Parts: sequence; structure tokens; C-alpha cells
Amino acid sequence: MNRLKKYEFSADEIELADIAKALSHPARIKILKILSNKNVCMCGDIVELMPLAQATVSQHLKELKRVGLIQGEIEGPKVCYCLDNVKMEKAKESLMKMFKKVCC
Amino acid sequence: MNRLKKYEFSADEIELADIAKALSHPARIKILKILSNKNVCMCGDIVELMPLAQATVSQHLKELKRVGLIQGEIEGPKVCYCLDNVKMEKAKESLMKMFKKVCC
DNA sequence: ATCGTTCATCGTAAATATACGATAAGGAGG
DNA sequence: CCTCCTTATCGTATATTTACGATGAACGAT
Repeated sequence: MNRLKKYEFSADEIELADIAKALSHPARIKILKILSNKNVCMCGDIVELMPLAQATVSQHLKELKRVGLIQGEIEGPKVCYCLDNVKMEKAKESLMKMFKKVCC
Repeated sequence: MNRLKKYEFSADEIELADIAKALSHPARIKILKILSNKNVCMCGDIVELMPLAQATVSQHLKELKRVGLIQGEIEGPKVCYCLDNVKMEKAKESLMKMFKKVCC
């Protein structure tokens, strides 16, 4: 954003937009799907399933962590990522509330 | 995106990410809310309720139109915007499907 | 026909996002 | 300690987004 105007909006609007932003790239949708297959959680395994370089996947993981949809836990030299189901539920509820208020 | 990699993902992932992108700015969330108050639909009225310049609001409206969440109908010199409830419902369902598949 | 109103689009500047190679940081195992 | 493996971060290039003033296009009214 050019000159930060976000403070002109309500906290709800900003929060919801932020969640949507985290979901606004197919790579991040795919990562969430991969993590929901509880068999896979190691960062390296995720990278293998993605058509992107390791550094790029790491960036997407960081964005998902930023909004709290996933967590990363260090296991020796590896990192095990998992969904934060509480946060996911909250994100779903926020989106649903908006849709209900707005139309359906 | 640097080198377009989106084709590496599934149509579902791309479509969902696209919907999320449309929702990923507080201004656009606010516009949807404003339009759900059926009293307001003229572009000018929307602009007055937004903390942004007319040109910027027009850009946000265009993005919402691009994904089909709203429609614009010319009424003389003015333009009346309204939600596309069918598309909104579809967007909600797509998001819900993802959440259900992924966690909740 | 001219004028004012309304809104989209153009042009542009700055911020942010996306992507990747290279490198750093940390642990495992010799 | 040294090396390998794993992952985050840095540096960087490019694309996209956001924002606004200026301009253009379309219409209604005078």
C-alpha cells in the first residue's frame, strides 16, 4: 500500500482481509491441504510436493505462520509443521460471519 | 509473480486463491458490507463512505467485479452496484469446502 | 451545443509480493 | 572438530498491488 490507509478501516475488516490474504495464493492453499494429510508435516516433505523452490516454500510457510494458521515445531534438524486447528476454526468463523452479514 | 507458476497448481486451488485475493483488502470487505445495506448502491455513495479517493475505490470495485462478487449496472450518468448473491454463495461454498477438507 | 456530474481509465509513484540462488545457522553423526 | 542435512534468511530481480491526480467518456439538464 502506498500510504498506509489500513487504520481507516475497522479491526474486523482488517483482520478478515489479513486472513484472506494468507489464503490468496494457490501454494498456500496447497500447503494447508498437504498438512491436513497428517502423514506429512516435515518441511522437506512439503517442499517435495510443491512445484516451487525450497526458499519460496519457506516464505509461504512463514506467511501462514504469521497469521497463525500453522505452527512449526523444531525436531532435531527438521521442522514439523502442523495446522493450528483452533486458529483455522476461528478463520472459518470470521469468514462465515462476514458472508452471513453480507448475503448468505 | 515473477515467473508465472500458477499453472502448477490445481484449478480448485487457483480459483480459491483468487476469491481470497478479492477479499484480501479491508476496503473490499467494507464495500461488500456497504452493498449489503441495500439502501446504498450508487458508486458515488460508496465513495463517500470510504476513506479513499474515487479512483482508488473504482479500482477496488473493478477487482470485486473481476471475480464476479459484484455487478455494476449503468443508470444514466450513475452506476448502481450490487452483490451477485449467487457468486457470493459459491464463494462461501468453495471456502467452506476447503475448510472442511482441511480441518473443520 | 455547452456545462456539470458521475465514474472509469490512464499515468505514475511507492509499497508489497513472489520467486530463486546463495548463504547462514543449527543439529546429527562420523 | 568436521561434514552433511535441513531449513530460515539474505540479496535481488521482477511482477503486482495500492493509491491518487488528471483526464476522458457518457449522460442529463440547461
